[in-house]
Amino acid sequence: MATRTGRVQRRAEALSRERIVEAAVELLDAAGETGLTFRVLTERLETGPGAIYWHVANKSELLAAATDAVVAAALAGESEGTPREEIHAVALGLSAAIDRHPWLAAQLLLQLSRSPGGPVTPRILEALGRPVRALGVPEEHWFTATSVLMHYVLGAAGQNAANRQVAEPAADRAEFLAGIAGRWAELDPEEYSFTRAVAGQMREHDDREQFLAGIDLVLAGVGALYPGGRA
Amino acid sequence: MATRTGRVQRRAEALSRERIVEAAVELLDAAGETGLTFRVLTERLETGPGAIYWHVANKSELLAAATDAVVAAALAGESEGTPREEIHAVALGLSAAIDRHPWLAAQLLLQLSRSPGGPVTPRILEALGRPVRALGVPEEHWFTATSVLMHYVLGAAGQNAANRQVAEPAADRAEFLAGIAGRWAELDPEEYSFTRAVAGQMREHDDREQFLAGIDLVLAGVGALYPGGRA
DNA sequence: ACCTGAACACCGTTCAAGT
DNA sequence: ACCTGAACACCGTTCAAGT
Repeated sequence: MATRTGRVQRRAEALSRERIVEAAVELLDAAGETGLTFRVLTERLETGPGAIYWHVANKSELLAAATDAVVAAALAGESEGTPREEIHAVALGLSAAIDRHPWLAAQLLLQLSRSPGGPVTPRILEALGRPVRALGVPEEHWFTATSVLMHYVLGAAGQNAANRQVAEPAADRAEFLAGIAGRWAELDPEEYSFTRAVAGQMREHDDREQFLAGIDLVLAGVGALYPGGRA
Repeated sequence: MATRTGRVQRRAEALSRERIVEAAVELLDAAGETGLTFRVLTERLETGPGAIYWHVANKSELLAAATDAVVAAALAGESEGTPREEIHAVALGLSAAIDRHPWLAAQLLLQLSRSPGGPVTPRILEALGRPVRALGVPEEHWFTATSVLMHYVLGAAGQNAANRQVAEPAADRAEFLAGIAGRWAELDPEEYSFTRAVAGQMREHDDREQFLAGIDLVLAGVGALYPGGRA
């Protein structure tokens, strides 16, 4: 929206990787993934493409850096409480970041499933894994439990954000979800009996409540498999 | 590899949406996402771009169609057994498809989190949801349980495929995983105590076993929350 | 109804040249 | 060491024109 606001940049300031990543995040926020272009970035930072390439290897590295910066900020807060509360807090924090930066979900999923060696996987693993460890899960199962949480949290948060994205106002959102539910209800009754049955819940469900219910389902599994824990 | 094999196409055959999607899948398989180009597609099908645009709205629709075609094929088999066995079978089927078509994971995650109205979501929802229903879960929790399974299965399968992709031979793969584990082991001991502890499991873990363990964790949660069921 | 293919607007990236 | 900016190779998409 406020695309032109603050266009008068601190142009005297030296170019740096930090400033470039910051500008990239702003462009992504304002216009989505297609909005980040070296031409636009070049205008915004009042330089030429060569200057940007001096600080950043290529566009994919720039996207990775933008993703990492936003995730790091989202996970920065110290949280306290029971392990379950902490996991909820991390999940809601990531979900909120995805809401604020609609391009984030796709980048996050792509990065996790394409370059698992990057810095973003350990960040999220650590944030969710600490409370999992505090739950009393035996060490050999830490990875499994945390992986399930991580994939669910990112997948579900991304989907919720996408639903919210298509139609900003709550009224349109209801209409949008009703549209999907309606299409599902028209599927072949035999081939899609489950999806049809679930279409109603799709329309009425409360995002936040559903989201946390999924987490609690995983935690219930943890509690059932490792009853010695403090879940 | 066999990029040039079978280049002599049935050129007399009429162009159709089906043939275009088929060719797109072949190009994606051979050269990844960057390998699918309207120029290359045009050569392969011996036409001009206009001809393709007559059958397909744009590239994003073409990618969606290719994704849906591959997923439909992967889920085609009728499966029988206990609900748990069925869920394992669907998950392994999707995982195998992602292995055969390395571009699939990213497309799937993008499509689920960007255009939830598409045909691919109901397909996967149905395949996983039917056995969930058979588990005896109360209807109001079908959606939650199936969502958790879906996001985990796609996320984990995508990550496994990515790990396998980087280094085809098993020996290189071990090296690759050891590389990630090694980098994790070098992270700050305080800030990343969990990730460091888990780095070892990362190196040694068996993909398939870990993958199914995650599913069983979710099913344990289902069994714990809805003890009346037949899990 | 279906296809041709030149043309358009745009993209990421490079690199010789400057300071 | 850091930046300039023209140039390169390539991309998705359009559209008047053909059959």
